[in-house]
Amino acid sequence: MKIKDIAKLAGVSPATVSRVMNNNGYVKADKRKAVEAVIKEVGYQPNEIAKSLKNQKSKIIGVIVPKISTETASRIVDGITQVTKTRNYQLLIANTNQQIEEEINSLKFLSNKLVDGIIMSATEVTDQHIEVARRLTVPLVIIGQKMEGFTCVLYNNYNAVTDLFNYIVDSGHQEIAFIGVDQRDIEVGQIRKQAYLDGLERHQLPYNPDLVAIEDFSIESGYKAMTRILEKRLPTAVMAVTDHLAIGAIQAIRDCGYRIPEDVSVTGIGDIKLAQYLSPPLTTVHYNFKTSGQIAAEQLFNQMDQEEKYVAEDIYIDYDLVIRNSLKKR
Amino acid sequence: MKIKDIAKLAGVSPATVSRVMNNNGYVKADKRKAVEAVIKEVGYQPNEIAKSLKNQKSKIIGVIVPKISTETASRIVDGITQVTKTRNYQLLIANTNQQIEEEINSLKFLSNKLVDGIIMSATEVTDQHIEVARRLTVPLVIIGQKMEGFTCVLYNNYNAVTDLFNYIVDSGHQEIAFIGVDQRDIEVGQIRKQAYLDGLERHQLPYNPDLVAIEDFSIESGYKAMTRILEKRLPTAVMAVTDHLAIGAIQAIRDCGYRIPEDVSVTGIGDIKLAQYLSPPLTTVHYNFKTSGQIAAEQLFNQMDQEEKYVAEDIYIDYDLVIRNSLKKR
DNA sequence: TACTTAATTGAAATCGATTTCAGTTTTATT
DNA sequence: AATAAAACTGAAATCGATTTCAATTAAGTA
Repeated sequence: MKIKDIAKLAGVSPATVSRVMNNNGYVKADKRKAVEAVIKEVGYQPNEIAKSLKNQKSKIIGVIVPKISTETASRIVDGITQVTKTRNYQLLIANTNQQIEEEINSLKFLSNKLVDGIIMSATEVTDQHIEVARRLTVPLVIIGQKMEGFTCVLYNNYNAVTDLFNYIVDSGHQEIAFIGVDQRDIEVGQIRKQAYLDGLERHQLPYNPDLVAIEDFSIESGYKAMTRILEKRLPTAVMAVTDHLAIGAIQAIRDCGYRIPEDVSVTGIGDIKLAQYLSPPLTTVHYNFKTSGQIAAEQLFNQMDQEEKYVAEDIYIDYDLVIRNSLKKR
Repeated sequence: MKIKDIAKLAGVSPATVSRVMNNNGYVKADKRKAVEAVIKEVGYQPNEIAKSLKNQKSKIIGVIVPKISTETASRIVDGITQVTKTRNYQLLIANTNQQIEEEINSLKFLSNKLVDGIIMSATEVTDQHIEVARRLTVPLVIIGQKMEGFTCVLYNNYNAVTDLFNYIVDSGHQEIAFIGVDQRDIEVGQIRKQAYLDGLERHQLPYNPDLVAIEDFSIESGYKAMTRILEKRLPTAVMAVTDHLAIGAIQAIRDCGYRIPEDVSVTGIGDIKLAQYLSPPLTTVHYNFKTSGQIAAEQLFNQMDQEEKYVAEDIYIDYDLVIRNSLKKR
């Protein structure tokens, strides 16, 4: 069923049917009624592809995430849908599996008028990213990383880690281990570590490389990293750069026969849903990922609505220190 | 940049450019080279919408999920991408927030040639679902629920719960509580409960309504349900219909001053990622959601490839009993 | 060499909607 | 009643690709 068929059945032209469907332009009451009757009767739904082509917009937002099956990503997407739904926009999701290659490809592909805007939750920003992004003909908003010239929704990693570090020190800890990730991830790998290093200095604590381990994002990585640290030295507190790493670390510490938090305190970052249900409940930093998705979507719509060039800005998402029992005062 | 512009720059017709792009039809080597040079130089990427309209396929698969920010859903989507990626298909995700209304709307909307096929992870199947589904002009595969006339990827809930129940009884438990969900969810609400009831009968255990509580899917619901049960009676084991419910139940049991598994054993179903990192680690049933996504996608492509009507079939996904320490032998 | 077949090319139709434009009918105003 | 303004309508152009079709050229064969 196409618009032509409806037109024929209702005894009008396709133009009139279009006017009825979109409720614009003049249509006499009786014709409108006739058209509406036919539409209802045959259950006509217009071809969205044809509409998109003619209207030069698809009403689809492209979303690029490193891995959808991750609490962070799925919550961000949740937040995005919350906003897009109010505008009747659909979401095209590109799962890149953390591969830079895929990320670039998705950016390129989505830009070809398939989507009206793009939100990318990035783990790494390379020169190639920036180059492709600049060529984009649709607005782009970045979540989680800074990218010059684009609106970015960011987590205030430096302050969060600093607050957490201060809290750990204030709780009486001096030997604080750090489990981080690769430096290519600026926000999580670099900034969070820098805040740790600056924290040490501020409190005049010595930097001990034996207490620092860098790994991937998985729980298993946390386990490995912690094991490596324990082979060298037993810290009184461990600051892991994500909750998953913290969970892995806890496991490793227990497997070595130590108790948490009596022997070693552990903290994470992110506040995954289950953080409070672990035993002991995890001390961590709460980020509202859903909110960041919402804000990114709002920013994107702002840019799409704007005719002239939009001024990029960095938006920082609030965080909360969540004090639970995985950290013990000494 | 459109195909016409490329044609002009390369000194050929749009038809020739199209032939080069899609590598079909005859094109002389020199013209091909010329066209390829221009394409590369200007970084031409064809308008996907226009292609879709002309080709009568969008190379997009629609995915309808109750809530993307759920481990189950996001893993399913992960599995789907795994398969769609090999075919260069994109994913359009409709997040319905568990609202039937939204589910129906999404089905209707997606069908209008916007997508080439649909995968729906349903929680409930109403008559309205079936009616809309029958009118669809694109193939549809269902995950998690049975729907007459459509290919369904199912979890063998009855057998899984039966195995688990047997294991609990074999471990010496007689007072087994049950935390379930609404019966409108046939697979989780109805079948899992029926397996519990049949289990009682098979082992000649009395049915005690005080030991059964029905709630929503959240952790909090598990807490509420367990609290209600504990007000009446103290079971030796609790069978929760999802891991999240189990986690809530564990919390409630602890808050009443009982130990797990010494005083009360608890089991879940689903085997979420963190199940093994809880303390005690959760005894549960492992479902491979990612695999179900993959299989659903493969089935969908099969149908899309097929010219004639495809014969619907039910496919059951394997499960594994995962024995951990949240259940204690008596 | 004559003739068949294969290779090459671009003009124009097509996909299914929207919108402009020009023509026609109503309605409002003086 | 005359005229201006508003309401209504459909034919045709358009969005940006693909593909058919017919025309032309090159290659192969007897």
